Amino acid sequence: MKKTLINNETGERKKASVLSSVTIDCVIFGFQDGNLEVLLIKHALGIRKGKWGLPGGWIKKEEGIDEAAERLLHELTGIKDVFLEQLKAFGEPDRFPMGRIITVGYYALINKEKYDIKAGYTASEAKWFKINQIPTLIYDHEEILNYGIQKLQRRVRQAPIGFNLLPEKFTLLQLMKLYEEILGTEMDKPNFRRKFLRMKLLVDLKEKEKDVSHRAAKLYRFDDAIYKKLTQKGFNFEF
Amino acid sequence: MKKTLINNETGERKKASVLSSVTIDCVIFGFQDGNLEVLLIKHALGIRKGKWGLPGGWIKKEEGIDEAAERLLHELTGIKDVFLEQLKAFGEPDRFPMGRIITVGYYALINKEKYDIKAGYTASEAKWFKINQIPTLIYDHEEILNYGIQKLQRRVRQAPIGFNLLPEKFTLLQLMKLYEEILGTEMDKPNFRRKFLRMKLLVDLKEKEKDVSHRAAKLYRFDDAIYKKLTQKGFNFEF
DNA sequence: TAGGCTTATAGTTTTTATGACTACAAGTTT
DNA sequence: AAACTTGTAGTCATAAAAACTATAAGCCTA
Repeated sequence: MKKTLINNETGERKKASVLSSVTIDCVIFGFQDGNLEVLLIKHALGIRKGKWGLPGGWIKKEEGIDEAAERLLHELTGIKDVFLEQLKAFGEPDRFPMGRIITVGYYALINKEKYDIKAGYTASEAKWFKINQIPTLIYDHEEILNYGIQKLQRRVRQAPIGFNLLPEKFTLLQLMKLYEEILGTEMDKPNFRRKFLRMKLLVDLKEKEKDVSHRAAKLYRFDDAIYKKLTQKGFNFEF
Repeated sequence: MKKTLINNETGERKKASVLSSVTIDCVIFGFQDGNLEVLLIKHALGIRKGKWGLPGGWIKKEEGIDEAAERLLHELTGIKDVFLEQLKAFGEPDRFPMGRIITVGYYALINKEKYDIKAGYTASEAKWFKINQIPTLIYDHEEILNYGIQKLQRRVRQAPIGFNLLPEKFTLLQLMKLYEEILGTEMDKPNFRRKFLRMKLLVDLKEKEKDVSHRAAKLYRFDDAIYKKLTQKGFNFEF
């Protein structure tokens, strides 16, 4: 009976090769036109058929959990080599109606310009949702998503991870809009630029925006090498 | 063969009643005489016999993971009703030499004055270790412990959780020493007091220290109700 | 092509927090 | 009574933050 359940959930995957009581679920953030978005999947198979939920799946016996999260992300969406970090484990006894399953939540930040999301084999549809237009989700996925948003809000002020959501080249206004959206605040343009530039984290690309119907802004790039050098010297992001 | 292993690890516990591939491990912090300490357990049974490790154990099928952590903490040390929060899940495939086990790390903050630690039935000895005098630990427990210390350092600046490590009544100097020890910094007394008092989080108990060989300092108490009221109004701890 | 519109960017001013330091108060110990 | 230890108040210089003003650069439209 349990065998059937698992087959329903995983599609063709062989039961013996995965851990039976732990799964992984992933909150994938994107940013477009000033909106923070999350990628959700409509499941094609099993009991969850037709319902929206976070992309996720089972952990193989021989892989670590971070590794499993990377693999699943790739299998379900085609996304690879992105910022991916664990949230925490979720394990209420009734979180999953058909058995005692603990899930480990992850969150990813992706640059939407770079990736064209495709639905994987267990997902019939993958779609971006604005953070304030999330449909009802299966199981405790809303809780995981909300925790993910909070974690992102905290994390974005401790370390310059927000750049993972932006294109390679961006303007200071884009960066500010990103922070405004994530933190839910309004900021002052001149003050924001001074504050950010003072940290010397950005590389001035000596280039300007193109095809905009107003004065073109300078383009910048985030430099991870600079950030690492600064952190070694006792640098503090603390945005 | 696996059955034997689990029996070794859990002592008398019946295999059927617990999840087979997930455990819980707990980093228990205390503070005494200006030193941050961690409670470790020397295991009395099984393969781990005689080795120091974090207190931990198995999750029952019918309990949530937070609940399991609370129960285990109580069973192994007698501690109850304390600050307890999840760290994250640790799941490298080789972290546990005798099988594929994922563990969920927790950390607790306890007021040592209030609790007299006693070793539980699977632990032959429970002992406090200063944070810089930790012995070699079993499995990946050193990684979990280090993650716990980092988490504590981050968390203590976002929310006033440090009080859980202090007695009910404390002086500003004790509080400062606590922060100095956790964050590994030196601070200026007058500046620290101004900064902390300005937040209006502390209740002046109109009492003074007793039996000290110098001028007695005022005693304060942390008030959780005040904190909650302030956070509702958009208060920011940000120590 | 001029004037208006939008956004970029520079600068100013006021307020507030921080860090370093001085001074003195209140007790204990010798 | 003097020396010593720790507590607490206050000062001053500096730096950062917040609020605001001004101007520059480009597009759009009439």
